Amino acid sequence: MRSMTVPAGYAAVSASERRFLPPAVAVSTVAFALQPPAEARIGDPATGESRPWAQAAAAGDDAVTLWIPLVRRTRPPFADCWALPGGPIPWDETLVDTALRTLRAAVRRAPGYLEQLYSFGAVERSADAQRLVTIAYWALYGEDELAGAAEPVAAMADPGASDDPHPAAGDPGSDPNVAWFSADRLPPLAFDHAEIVAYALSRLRLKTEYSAVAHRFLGETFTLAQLRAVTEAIRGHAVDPANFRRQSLAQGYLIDTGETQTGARHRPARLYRFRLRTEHPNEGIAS
Amino acid sequence: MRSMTVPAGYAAVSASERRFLPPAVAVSTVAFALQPPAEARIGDPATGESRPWAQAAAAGDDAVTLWIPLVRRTRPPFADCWALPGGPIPWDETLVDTALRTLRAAVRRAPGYLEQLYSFGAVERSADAQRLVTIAYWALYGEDELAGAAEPVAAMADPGASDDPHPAAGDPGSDPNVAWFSADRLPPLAFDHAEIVAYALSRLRLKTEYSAVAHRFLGETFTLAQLRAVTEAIRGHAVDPANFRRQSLAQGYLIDTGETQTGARHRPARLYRFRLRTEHPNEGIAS
DNA sequence: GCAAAAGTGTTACAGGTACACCCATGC
DNA sequence: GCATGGGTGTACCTGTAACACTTTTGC
Repeated sequence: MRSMTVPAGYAAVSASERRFLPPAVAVSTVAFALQPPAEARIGDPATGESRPWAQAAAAGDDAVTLWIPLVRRTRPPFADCWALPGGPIPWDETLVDTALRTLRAAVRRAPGYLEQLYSFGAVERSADAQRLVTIAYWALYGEDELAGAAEPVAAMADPGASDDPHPAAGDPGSDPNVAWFSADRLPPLAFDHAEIVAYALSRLRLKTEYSAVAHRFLGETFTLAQLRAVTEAIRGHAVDPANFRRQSLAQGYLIDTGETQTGARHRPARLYRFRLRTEHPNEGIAS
Repeated sequence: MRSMTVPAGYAAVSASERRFLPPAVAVSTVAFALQPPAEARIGDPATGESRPWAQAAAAGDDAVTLWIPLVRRTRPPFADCWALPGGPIPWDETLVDTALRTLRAAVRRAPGYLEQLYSFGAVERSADAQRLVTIAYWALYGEDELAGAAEPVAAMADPGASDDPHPAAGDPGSDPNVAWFSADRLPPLAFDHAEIVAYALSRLRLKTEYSAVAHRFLGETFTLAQLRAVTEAIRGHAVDPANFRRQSLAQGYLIDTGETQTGARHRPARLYRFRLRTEHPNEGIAS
């Protein structure tokens, strides 16, 4: 069992001359999902250890907490510390493509949504090391994105945290350096990634207030009860089913598929599909 | 008269090996004001020429359009092109401090508000040159900020656009390389700064919908008519005075100073002061 | 007095909330 | 039948838009 030491931080880097290098730029992504994928490992926030998740509930659809994938760093600074998926920006790749590539390398799936969050570049982040500017993104994984098999590792770019690439080791599905954590029970994070996660969480909640993002956690078709459960999980309080129905339908973004969901011991619920619409410029995955 | 040539762009840079350097990071700021400062130069969007602004209306308070300060680049790429105030990030300076310093170097005043906007890093920005990532800020100058005398140039950092510093020349108040332009009549801009300005404008309008930023264009005390005029200028449509009064006062952010504004040929208007409140984290000038 | 803008009152409407009630299914 | 959640109807509350009206100044 790997012991979880105090983060080594920048003090471990004996390269004070790095202070005079230009700032390094990296992309980091906070990804949210209602459930880790089937083959994923889950992390223990106390020990920092990760183990495979023997998924018990197969059809259970209890949307309760949010999960976030993290990557364990293998090099200083912050070696052995968990960090957000990300990495440096190659010269021929857009910011959003870097976020996508590094996220896919860690989760081995493409997210259902991706949007720029904020850029962090405080000075204290880099007391002794090279200055690091982090452009943070946030992403969502829906049921559909997590349902299929994981992508092969192949010649994929490394999921290494932030600015410190390392070769991805291990066979698909059991990389001990990638694990999912419950959003409210995270281990100590490298750099200022804890601050980034907190900011992403507040933005996610804010966004569900005036925008329609809850559906992205679900599959292509869903019942209004499922959509409401997701909304309640994010907002943190109960929502009146009757009013939620009317307001959701009045928005015009939900399309009745005509199909219904059977099997439950009550009246079958109608299945809806979300209507594709053009996103705001500089937002969404097509940024 | 300096002729306005087609932007030289990156083609003028014969350094294709720059492609393999790490991305450069710069901060650029879109600053808004209702009026250029008294000693400022105004720019002609057609010729690119700037000339001192003999301010005619002294007490005129007609809030009609928004003004933006720009800096003329003196070096390639985009030499002779106008660009947003900004510059590279020193290793010991936070992002917001870099934005503040470069903005003060150009406007020679501190803004009344400053907030991060978005980070731009598309690949096509840097076809032949070094990759450039721009972290954009937007700022507001109120009456008070622009009222006093300009700060001395001193040992101030250079206002040079984006990633290409150059020594600031000229005496205070007549630097021909800094000029204010009307926000809807801008000259061709360097890099993708036109896109950044457009995004900043849309965010400014959006922000006045659900937030209180209009007051930052004004001095410490103001009448409701002034605040309404600013709101109308930003929103682009008329607002009912009676309803605006009630809604503004109901917010609880306005404090009646007890004083009134005399001199106009109608009933004197009460003067209000804006109530200081804690801003959202990662927003505002104290980011 | 007259014009102009400050400031108040009132009504109508739209959207959200709360909650009573009916409907359709599994057991 | 009965429990359970899907789905509908409706009264109430609140914030906003529209606009008539009064008040107070300068000329």
